[in-house]
Amino acid sequence: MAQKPSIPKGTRDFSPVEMVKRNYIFDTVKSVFQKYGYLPIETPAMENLSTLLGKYGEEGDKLLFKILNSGDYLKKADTGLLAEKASNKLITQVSEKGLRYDLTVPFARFVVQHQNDITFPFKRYQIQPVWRADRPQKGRYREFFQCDVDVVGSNSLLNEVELIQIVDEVYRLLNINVVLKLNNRKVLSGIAEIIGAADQIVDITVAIDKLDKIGLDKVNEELASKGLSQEAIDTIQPIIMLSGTNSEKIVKLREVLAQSEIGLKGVDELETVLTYLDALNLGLEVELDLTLARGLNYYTGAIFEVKAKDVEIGSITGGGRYDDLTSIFGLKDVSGVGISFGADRIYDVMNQLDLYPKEDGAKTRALFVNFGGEDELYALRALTLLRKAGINAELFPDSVKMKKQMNYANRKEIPYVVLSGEDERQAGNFTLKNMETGEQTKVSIDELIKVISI
RNA sequence: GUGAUUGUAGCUCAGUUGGUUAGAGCGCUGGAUUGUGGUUCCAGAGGUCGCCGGUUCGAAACCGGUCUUUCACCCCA
Repeated sequence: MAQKPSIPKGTRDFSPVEMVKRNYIFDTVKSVFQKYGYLPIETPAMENLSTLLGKYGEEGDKLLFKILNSGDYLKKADTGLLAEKASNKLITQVSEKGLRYDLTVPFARFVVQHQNDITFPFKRYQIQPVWRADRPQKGRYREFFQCDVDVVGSNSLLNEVELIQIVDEVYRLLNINVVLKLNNRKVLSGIAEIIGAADQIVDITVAIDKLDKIGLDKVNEELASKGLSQEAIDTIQPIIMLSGTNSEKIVKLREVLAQSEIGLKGVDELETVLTYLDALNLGLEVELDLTLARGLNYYTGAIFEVKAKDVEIGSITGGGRYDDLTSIFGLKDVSGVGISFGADRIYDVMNQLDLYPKEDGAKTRALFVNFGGEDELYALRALTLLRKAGINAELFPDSVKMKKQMNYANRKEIPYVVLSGEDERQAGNFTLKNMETGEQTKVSIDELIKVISI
């Protein structure tokens, strides 16, 4: 036998059964997005490398899939760099396109490019695959779908609140128990400011995040080893130990950040969003979490992350506010907020918990057995009428043994089989077989439609 | 990028210290049953043991490389 074909690492095929499930997720998400006034757009799978590079930090650049230029792509490459095997420097000479890494940056590019046709605030959603050259592992693929909702051109915190409402509604419809973690980049900046270590905010959040695992002393040790002064560590003790309800946390934060203008601004924003959410009585659990930093370096305000409570899989939704993303492409003062639902992780969670509804409208309701000859046309006419009545039905394409045709119906879990051979054709009726009970009756075309459509 | 791990029939997996012709279950094809599926019984097809190279009289098994799977770190959806 020939060598079996395969697909690239970290990619997957989806069977019909899987696609029905995936479409259920996409349809649910889409319906909620539209309910809140968001409209769809699509952008190309590939973008110019200049659009992509530098937007996701150093790590992100490494994870970009680059596309080789067409034709003799080495022709223009610098021979010196080739000899040195300096891959990083060569890239811009042999590649000018890359696969999109997320949907937010292409969206920012879209907004800038079409700014004259867009009415602000611009609310759009986008459901498309993205690609990352990561090492695959649990819940991590090299090709996966994101479902993004963003609004640009509005500074209002109502947008943050609305996005959280969307999160609440989507996961309620999908029946997944989640907790939404909320933070604000300004608060993190404020913390860094009061201890005079603006560039160490990542080290600090990473250390604080370990509190549960290694305890307070070890956390402080780690902070010291990162070069923080004892004074700085003392200053942020209340933040490391931050606990209690969200409003208690707000009070403490405000005390600690009293000297930081930007920090206080962040606290105000958090408080406003939380107050609105309280008033809305969402079912969603919202938790203020200072350790939530998120790697993408374009966030400037609110940061969100959603985790499933019943499955260990990392975050299934994430996002935040970005004030300057469009200015990178030349359009100033257009702030945006957005979140991204990770369809593939949601799919994994739903599979593990078996949360799919039992009834699905995609399945075939009835199969006509093919008897060949004139009977074929007799069946085809009836089949057409069933379809006109909105019933999913099919006629077996080959006039093969009935055993095989019945087996096909069985495997596809088709609930009704219609026998329309010579006897039925002469009599002008149909034999309807219920595959579950095995019961068989002779019926007219009208009765056929009536029974099957129930 | 670092460290592990996996690959044998369409699928799920056995395969002894390296030894003749590599097995099972499910699935598939045919028959028992020429217009009746799921159950049963009988028969059959299907494998360069991921790929390349090495060690050996002899390799599915040992060694090296490579691709792939899964997982942790990093990072993230």
